[in-house]
Amino acid sequence: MDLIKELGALALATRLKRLGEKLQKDASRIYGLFSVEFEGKWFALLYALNEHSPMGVTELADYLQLTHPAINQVSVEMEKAGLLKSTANPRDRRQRLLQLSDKGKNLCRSLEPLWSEIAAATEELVAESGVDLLSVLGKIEDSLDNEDIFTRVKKKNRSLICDKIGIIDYKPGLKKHFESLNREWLDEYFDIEPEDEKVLSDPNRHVIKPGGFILFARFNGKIIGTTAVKKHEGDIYELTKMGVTREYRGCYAGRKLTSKALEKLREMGVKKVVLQTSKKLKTAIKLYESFGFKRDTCDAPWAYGYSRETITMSLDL
Amino acid sequence: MDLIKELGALALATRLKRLGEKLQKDASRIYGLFSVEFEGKWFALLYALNEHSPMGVTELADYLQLTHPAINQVSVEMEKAGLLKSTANPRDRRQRLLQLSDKGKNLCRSLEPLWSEIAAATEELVAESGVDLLSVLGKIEDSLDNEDIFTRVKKKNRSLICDKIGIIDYKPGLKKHFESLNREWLDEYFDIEPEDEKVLSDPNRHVIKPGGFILFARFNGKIIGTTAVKKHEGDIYELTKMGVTREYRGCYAGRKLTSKALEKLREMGVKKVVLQTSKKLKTAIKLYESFGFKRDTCDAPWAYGYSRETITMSLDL
DNA sequence: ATTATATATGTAAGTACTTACGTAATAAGG
DNA sequence: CCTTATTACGTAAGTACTTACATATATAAT
Repeated sequence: MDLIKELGALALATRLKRLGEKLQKDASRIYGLFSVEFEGKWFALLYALNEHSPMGVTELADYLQLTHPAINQVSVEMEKAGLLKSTANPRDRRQRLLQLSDKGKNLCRSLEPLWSEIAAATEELVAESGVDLLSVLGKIEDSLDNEDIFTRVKKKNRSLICDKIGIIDYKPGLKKHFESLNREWLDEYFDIEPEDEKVLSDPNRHVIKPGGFILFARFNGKIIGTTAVKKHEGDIYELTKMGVTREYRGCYAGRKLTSKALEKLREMGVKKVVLQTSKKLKTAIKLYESFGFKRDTCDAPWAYGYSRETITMSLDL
Repeated sequence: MDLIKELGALALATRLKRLGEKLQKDASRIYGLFSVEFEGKWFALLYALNEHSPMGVTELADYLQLTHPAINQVSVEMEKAGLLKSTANPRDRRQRLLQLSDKGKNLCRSLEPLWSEIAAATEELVAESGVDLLSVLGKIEDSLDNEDIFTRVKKKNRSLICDKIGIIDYKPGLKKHFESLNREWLDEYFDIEPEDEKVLSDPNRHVIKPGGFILFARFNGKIIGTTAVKKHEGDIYELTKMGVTREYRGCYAGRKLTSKALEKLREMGVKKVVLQTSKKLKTAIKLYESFGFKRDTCDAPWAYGYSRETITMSLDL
């Protein structure tokens, strides 16, 4: 009769939401039963401010695991209802400090017995299932924090995804992908420096024309990763600007890109590849090491002097 | 750190919703990972139509436990996306029969492996908690169907609520309450007949002026119930038109109203009360019996000939 | 002291639904 | 057969949030 129940684990999400909504609706009906003028969505904010006040909007958003616009909207409503008042923080005039008004405190006091009743009835309900749902929920939340469903599914299918990743050459139409893929990891770990900006804004001029090349990883028609090989003076070839978009990291796209780049270099008769990376990029370093790259002990005169701390590696082909 | 977690049973609803939303978001990301153009909210409809087709909008709404506007909106979207087509039912031209298009069926086929993966990963996640969450959820849903939180809290506090219910006399301003309270149960169990309409539209003329009275039950300033006593020819007094609004049923408001009515009749020196009710109204009959009312075996010439089947009762004061 | 960057907040619009209400077609009752 | 429900569906607006974006202030870096 009820498809969502029949679907089991596949529709767990819908079922959890549905149950949660039912419980919230019941709570609202209980407020109505006792003629307390109170909306369910005010609960978290009222409770939080009753415990700990004053608090800023963002601070509350963090505490209540909501977005700051949510807090902003609810706080405006509650202020209109006379339940709280906000004052600018004199030490930081950006901040709006929220605290309960007397009316808000009184409301809290009249709600407390209802909250006890709701909590007690909920505990009773849960107890009927014979399982400590709260702790089960806690465990699931922790497991999910540790590794969410997306990551689990990706991990299980990484080889399958990898098999379907194709490596293609640079075309002018792909310039924007070269730029955005690299900006993604640069923004994540470093500041973008003029040298980065130069290469990203005109890869044809700064990579391909001097005798290098650029590769892209494509999956299901989507460009998901890239890498470049730059030619320096003295026939030095540098592996650089490798990036894989976040959602596809861990699917061996970087490995496939590097492998193809090295293959191309071998075909070109190149005998040695160098690269510059950073200690921060641990997965990258591991990847390079797996291809046989070793950290340079001697000087690397080809290396660009980025502000970010770098290490250089090289591999004899 | 996280207030919602700290609050335990009181914030169970929020937590369940939050977890459900997280799982749904992950599912969407997985569709994106495999470049399937599919929105999470389409899932239920697509799945249902793949299993069983064609189906009407309302039929699907029942099956998926959603409202029919939800199905309507999603179906319009999915039709735009070419995933389903709708045809008017030739036997009932109100009905729009939905079925998957070839594109929809193909999409289903390409989604099936993803659904397996999602289900497997979810099962794995749940298994880590060491508890069969699905069956726990089922039990909780059943418990809730049996008696929801609202009813539990109301039951626990019925005496407390009852103590605060006051009985007040008719005032012209309360006419609309007399009408709506009675319409509530009449609509629920019967058709409203001309006799009902007459009394409800002008209680002053048809109840009070002939020598009867009307009482109201008030809780926290809200009118939650009513009853009337009509005087018939030959000093016959009839208890009638008793109704308590749904949310407050089970809090002894009817008992209090009846008790007060009988008390007033005794004060008036009345020796016998009669009433007319229906087999359908089991709680009402029980209530009357608890006051000593007995089913009439002989004729009740005062009784109005409602179309609905009635039984008459009487009590010697 | 400037300039750049980050932070705290506000605002608009979107999302996945819901409730409330309106309309056309069918079924039921007289 | 005609009137009156009832049913199936559609539409509009509301809800409890979210994301995306704008703005003012504060802090850090030069």
